[in-house]
Amino acid sequence: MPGAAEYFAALLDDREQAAMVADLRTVVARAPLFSPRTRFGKPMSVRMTSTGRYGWYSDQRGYRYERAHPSGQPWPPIPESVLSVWRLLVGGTRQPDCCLINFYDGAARMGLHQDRDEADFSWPVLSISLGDDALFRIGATTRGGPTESLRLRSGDVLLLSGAARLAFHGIDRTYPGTSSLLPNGGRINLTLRVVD
DNA sequence: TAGTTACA
DNA sequence: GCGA
Repeated sequence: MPGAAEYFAALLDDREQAAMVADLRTVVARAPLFSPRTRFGKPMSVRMTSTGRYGWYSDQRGYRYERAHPSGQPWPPIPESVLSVWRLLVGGTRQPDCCLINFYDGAARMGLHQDRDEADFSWPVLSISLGDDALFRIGATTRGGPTESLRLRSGDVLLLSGAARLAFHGIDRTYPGTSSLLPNGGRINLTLRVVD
């Protein structure tokens, strides 16, 4: 794996995945999914919301973290089922400030990008995959370098730390119908980050 | 380009 | 259907 990203295949069993999805349903009821716009006005194909002290956001002013959902309400707390994965792999010294919830329908994808809107890159980024399989691609810390593709499955966890923390990465496609976790299909990705 | 499209 |  490039940049020494750590990949934990099937870290979460079916029961844990189902419990997490149940928690996320409560979250989305309070903080509905939305499609942010990029700086040049194009809406992202991925729908998202957040939990925690901060939520990731984008509009014509660019990328940033916000303290509240677009509705004006504060983001719901990060579910315990999600925090326990962070404690297992990162430790209990510090809690994540943000859990970004990305929902991919069959057509959604995410271009190659870096996670660089946080203050301290020494904290890792933890990513949890739920639902349909996805083709994930990761490269170097500079754009245009070589990349490597990896098929992510439900229950897989990825930890981007060290050199991989600022690696360019994205989702080229999902594989609809490959998981029965979500009754209506699709893929959920959770991204846990320390923001400040 | 946290987006599209082109090319193999 | 991928990868640049």
